[in-house]
Amino acid sequence: MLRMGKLTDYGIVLMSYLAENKAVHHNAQTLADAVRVPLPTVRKVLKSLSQHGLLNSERGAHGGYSLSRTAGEISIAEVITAIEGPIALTECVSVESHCDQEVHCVVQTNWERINSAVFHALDEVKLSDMLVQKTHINGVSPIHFYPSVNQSGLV
Amino acid sequence: MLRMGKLTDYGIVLMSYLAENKAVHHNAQTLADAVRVPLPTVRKVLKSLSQHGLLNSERGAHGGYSLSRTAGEISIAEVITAIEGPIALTECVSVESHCDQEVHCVVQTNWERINSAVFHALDEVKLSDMLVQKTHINGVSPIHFYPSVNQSGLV
DNA sequence: TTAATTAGTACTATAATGGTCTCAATTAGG
DNA sequence: CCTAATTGAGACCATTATAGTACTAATTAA
Repeated sequence: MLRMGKLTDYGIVLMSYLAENKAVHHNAQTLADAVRVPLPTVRKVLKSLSQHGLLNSERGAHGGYSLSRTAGEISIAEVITAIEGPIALTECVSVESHCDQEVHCVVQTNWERINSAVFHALDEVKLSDMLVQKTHINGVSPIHFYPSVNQSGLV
Repeated sequence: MLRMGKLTDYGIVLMSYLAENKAVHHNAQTLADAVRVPLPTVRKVLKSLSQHGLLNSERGAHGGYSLSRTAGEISIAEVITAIEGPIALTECVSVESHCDQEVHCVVQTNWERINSAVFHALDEVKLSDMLVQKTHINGVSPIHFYPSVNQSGLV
């Protein structure tokens, strides 16, 4: 199966959480509690997300994070790219390919086709799509629905 | 980036090769030479492919492999599934999910949406699409165009 | 019966990932 | 101006997953 890292999963869960509570700033500690992932790990993910412009961050006391755009303007492809790097299924298509046989490889051009298909599929799914149908069940508050927190990532 | 294993890459290259030379049987040794991947590794890949019905295999002397269907009837999604297992980006969507918070997780339903988008994208690309524009360059025989053989798989 | 070939299984080394830690930079507030 | 709170950056290690290999059994043609 196609693998996606755990960190990327955390990233999407975090982004989803921020999309729901977009009013205020959230610091790393708060987010870690909400999402039930260890603080240092959450920090790492948040760092990637803000470095790639998906989150606004404010340092210092009372600092924290917030979405840089609306949930409808952020695609899953962007989140994945922020954490895992450019979407490419094989090394030979990526920017830093060092495949020996690159010059001879004609399959390469067709790989790009596959990658672009996958990218577009992921780019059409927006963060806002991850929030629909989020209802309270049996009176349990929504915070209990986070995170998805997978054992191992797959694609 | 989304990771795909090297073996899966080999698999697609092998399938492409067989699609081009569909007339005869090819044994593992021949394929290993053509694709320039170590024999034991090629064996492993071929085994997966035939186990999942993408290849017909014949044992014994003069045995070998051939495509079970035409190149237009085999999708990239099938090849990936044969080698990596069912296409799923996260564990929680896969069959054997053991995520503790599965019951509470609402994001899950939306993950399925993402996975299905990716799956359909990959399912629309057929093996035959990997063969187009395969031309001899400077008189070099086509065998030199194999394989793509990536250093490390990505998605 | 022998040689050729695939099927199955198990093992090992390497690489990638997840997760953690420490220190520097920034900012609000007293 | 000093302190506390908070993000930014980078290094580090342990665990895991993958790739790759090897060995044995099963099958078939000659």
